[in-house]
Amino acid sequence: MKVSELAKKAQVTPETVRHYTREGLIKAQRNPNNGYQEYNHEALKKLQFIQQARELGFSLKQISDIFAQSDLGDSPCPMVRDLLRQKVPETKRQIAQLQAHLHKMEAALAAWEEMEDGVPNGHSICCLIEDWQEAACCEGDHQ
Amino acid sequence: MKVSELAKKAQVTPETVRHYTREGLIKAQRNPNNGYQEYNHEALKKLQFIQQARELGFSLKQISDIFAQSDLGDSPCPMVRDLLRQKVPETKRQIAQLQAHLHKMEAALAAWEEMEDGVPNGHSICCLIEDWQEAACCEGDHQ
DNA sequence: TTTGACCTTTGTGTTACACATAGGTTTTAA
DNA sequence: TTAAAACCTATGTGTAACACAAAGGTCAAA
Repeated sequence: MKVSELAKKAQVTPETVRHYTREGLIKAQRNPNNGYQEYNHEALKKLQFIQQARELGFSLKQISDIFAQSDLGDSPCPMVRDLLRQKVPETKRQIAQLQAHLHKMEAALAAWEEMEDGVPNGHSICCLIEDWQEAACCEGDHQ
Repeated sequence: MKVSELAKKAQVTPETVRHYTREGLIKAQRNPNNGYQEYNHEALKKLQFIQQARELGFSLKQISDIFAQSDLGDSPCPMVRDLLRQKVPETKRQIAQLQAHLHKMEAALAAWEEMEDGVPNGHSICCLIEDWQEAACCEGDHQ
């Protein structure tokens, strides 16, 4: 398989394939006639693995470490398990934070529905963000 | 105020203050005697605004646009409102995705609790990620 | 006066690619 | 058959939001 062919099969861009190849995550053989990269089925499997792992939030470095471990003949499972154990609470925090922001944004939008736009007046840049947590927003500041 | 003083008041690093200054998000006066940056109260307000906006997921570029609008004498509120309207569904998608990943990770961790670590065998790199969605994990693959 | 804590600018590193450039190769269609 | 389209190569740059290091000037306290 050539770059684009592999890329298409894995639903990524050729650039991504080249990137992973450069980083040593997937391997290729050189076609001596033209210098093109040739990928085999294993490269496709690895590429799919990378996609899965990336979706879970693993970095290329971590994935690379997993491969290295695997190449040494050791099971990467314990390592992945540890990484997941770290990632679970981290993900929970992220979700909580995003939800907090979402609530803030929705509350703000709802409040502003029935309110005119404030005009900046020197000490106010934008009521929508500025006095955010202080509930009162724009009031007494516009016009 | 000098860099570190401002930074401390806004709970950011001096490097962040310098960065925003370089990018033109906050302004400073030069002390002609020593070339130091001097910040005033407005810079602190702006910095706090930036923090709020960043927390909501706005980019520095967007924040910069908000300031520009404000500097023109126009209310940035409509712009911010539009940005928020775009951001709400985006944030919802992010939350949904993170939750999906979280579920996957927790399910995997639970399953692996009672399972030995798989050993890579040529066509299997890591059962924890590889056959992910196929429920059966490692089974028949290890040892 | 010296030392430590501050300040300056400039440049590099981070992450995971995307994109542009310049040029060689292969395929396809006229 | 040939010319264009579509592909490949390598290299370098850009992205976002800083962090950090280097090299050197400044300032306050002991």
